[in-house]
Amino acid sequence: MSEAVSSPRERYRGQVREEIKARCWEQVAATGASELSLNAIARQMGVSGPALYRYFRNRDELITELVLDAYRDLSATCQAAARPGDPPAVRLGAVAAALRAWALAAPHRYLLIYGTPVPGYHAPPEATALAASIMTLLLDAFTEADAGAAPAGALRRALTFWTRLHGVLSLEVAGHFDGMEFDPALLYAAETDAAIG
Amino acid sequence: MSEAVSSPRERYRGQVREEIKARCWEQVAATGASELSLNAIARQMGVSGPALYRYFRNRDELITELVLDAYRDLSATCQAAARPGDPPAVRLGAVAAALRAWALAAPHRYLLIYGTPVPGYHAPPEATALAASIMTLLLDAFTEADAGAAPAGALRRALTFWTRLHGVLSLEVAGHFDGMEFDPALLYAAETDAAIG
DNA sequence: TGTACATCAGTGAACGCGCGTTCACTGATGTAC
DNA sequence: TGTACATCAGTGAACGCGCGTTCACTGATGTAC
Repeated sequence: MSEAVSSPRERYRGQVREEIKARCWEQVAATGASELSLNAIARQMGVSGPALYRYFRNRDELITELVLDAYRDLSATCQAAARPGDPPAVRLGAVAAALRAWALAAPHRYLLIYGTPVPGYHAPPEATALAASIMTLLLDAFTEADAGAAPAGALRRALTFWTRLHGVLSLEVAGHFDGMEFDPALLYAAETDAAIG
Repeated sequence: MSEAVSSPRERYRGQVREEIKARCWEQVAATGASELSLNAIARQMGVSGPALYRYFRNRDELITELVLDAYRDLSATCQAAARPGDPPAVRLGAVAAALRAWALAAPHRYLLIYGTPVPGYHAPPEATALAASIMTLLLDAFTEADAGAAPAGALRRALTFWTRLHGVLSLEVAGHFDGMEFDPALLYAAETDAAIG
């Protein structure tokens, strides 16, 4: 703790770490997380493979970092959408819209979190905590909306909100609506409204 | 067409093909489809790697076969659940229950179809047709239930039915409810009832 | 029923490939006096 | 301001590994006469 908060070297390290992660997201976007290859990333950065080991202990740690970044970003996005002054229904609508935008902006990022688990990989506790923080956000809104009702009701409604949005989003993002003649945005909006009640 | 429907050799081929696929399902259950390795399958069968090429042109064809089998099985399961004599609401309830049982019996089989797409793999037309046949099953039930209403309404309700069930199932199967204190079966049942309306 | 022949399942060696990871190194960057 | 030293980012060679796939083969199974 006696050293500077951010020496030049540390700043440099931070930048390189960020660039590595940025390249990873490109690769994840192209092929999904289970195909993530350190050597491919290094190649793309014009650097030798072993160089990456200066910045991440191994492949698992890199993936963990990506997962955490995704959770942090999603959590922050949702928190920002739910503005404290707004009534609960408005907040929930805003969160739903923000969630969809976030998912469509980077489908594989969404799938990295909520899709098929990466084989052999287990999310760290912080990821679970971040997921819980989003759930709490929903729970608070429904609790406020249902003032007086049973708390179990708010939990049920928050869960339902989540599963319904995810149901539409995950199928859309995975391409299961392709070729079907309807607009997923409308279905999503309808489900959002229904879940808010 | 002048040869026997099933010569001894053909019967044998069929059996081996089935055994290969059975082993594949074991591996898929253990690690997911993107990790499927021909050599590992061969090893597990006590046979050399190249031997499998007698039965499948390559890895892609094997995966296609697995995907098709999964679709066929799910489609047949749903058709069987929806007994023609029953009123539409009963048929839909039965389909929902059958779907959940089918998914939980082999989570990775469900995810192979409805989860994150396998990178670089594209489902064949027959798979799409089978998926459509399940959709038709739902559509028919809702059309019958909504006799007189707008047909667009039935489509909307069928889609909603599907996305809501998938929302609960996919999160459950991927382990996203782990550690949360509630029973996914109850949530699923509630969503089924709500979607049948 | 026996023999000659064709089919074809499975083998083992080999191919090129890319992977994650380690290691001893070199050269540039930053630090202390 | 200049020098001596420590830190550390990045290199290139090497490791062992498993993968999908091809190929020429051998030996068993089935077919035709």
